[in-house]
Amino acid sequence: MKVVFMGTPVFAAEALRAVAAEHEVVCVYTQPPRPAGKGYKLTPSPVQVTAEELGIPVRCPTTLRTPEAQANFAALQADIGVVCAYGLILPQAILDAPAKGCLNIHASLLPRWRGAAPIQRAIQAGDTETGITIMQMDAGLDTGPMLLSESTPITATTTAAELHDRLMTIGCRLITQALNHLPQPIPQPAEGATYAAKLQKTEALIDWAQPAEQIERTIRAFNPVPTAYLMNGAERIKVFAAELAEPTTAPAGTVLDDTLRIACGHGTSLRLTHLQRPGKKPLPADEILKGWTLPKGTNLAV
RNA sequence: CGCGGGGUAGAGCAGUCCGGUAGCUUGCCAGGCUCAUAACCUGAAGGUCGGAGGUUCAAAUCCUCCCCCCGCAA
Repeated sequence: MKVVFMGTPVFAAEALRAVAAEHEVVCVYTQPPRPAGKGYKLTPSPVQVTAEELGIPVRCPTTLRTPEAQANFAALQADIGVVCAYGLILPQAILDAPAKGCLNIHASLLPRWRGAAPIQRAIQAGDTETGITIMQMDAGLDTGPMLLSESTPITATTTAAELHDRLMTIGCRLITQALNHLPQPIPQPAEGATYAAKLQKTEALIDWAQPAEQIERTIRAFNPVPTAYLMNGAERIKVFAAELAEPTTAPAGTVLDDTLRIACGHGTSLRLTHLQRPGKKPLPADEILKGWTLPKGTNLAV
């Protein structure tokens, strides 16, 4: 089939690779190159890099609301659109342009976790499983009928990094299946819909008033991006992993000992096990403790 | 020229401002103690201080250029 692919991050780039392996991808839409990295250099999206590698034409419109943009899209005369973490709202005219509409690869078991950050929110909420859903896009936010889905477990140690990679693999497999067989879409259940709000930078600052269990989940959900962190004075310390520790009566945020054990809300505590100081590499606690520690008695919640 | 931090024994760090050939923790090796140990004691090995120039009687430390890593920001 003639496919138009729309996506931006690595997750989508792999999906593009999978689709292109079995179908004719006539054009790729992605976000324009943005300043990034040390030199603030314009950096093309992973999808753009992959598309160029595959020799597929790339378009980077900043909006799809204009008649010209929609006409350009329709002129491709694609059979179907595949959308995966694109980052632009698709107007009805775009959704309707391909003969078979547009399919979306979504990283959750719909209708749970519709929206921008399904992987992270599932971990943060303590879900024990999540998955990939392939759906037929409609006007709503991730509300379209579902063609295929597959679940995968979330354990007590699953990080967003790991889950992302696992879901990416599943996503590639399912989108290929969906394109090849075009299963009959079934409507999403009316019950159980939740929304995965976009990650805010401010959420990454650890709130010590929360119970240790909740903080630990957030740390896993935010690893590797945006990465949970704490402030030690002016020093911003990134936290990649932690484990639940013994109860305490100390106020939340108190550094309880010299081995990175910190008091959390409701009398709980957490021991940081993998962290990164500014300008340094991420290190396991036993390594970093050879030359540095958080001073006992410090209150990080201030 | 977006802003900033850093590269010193296998690992993690101090020392750099106020030049005088390097120190701490840990690891490693040998020995001791112990019922035993990731515990303790004793001893030993291990570093062209990121690279190249320059200043100096003398440079990890001051000056110039280069390489590499990282944070912010997107």
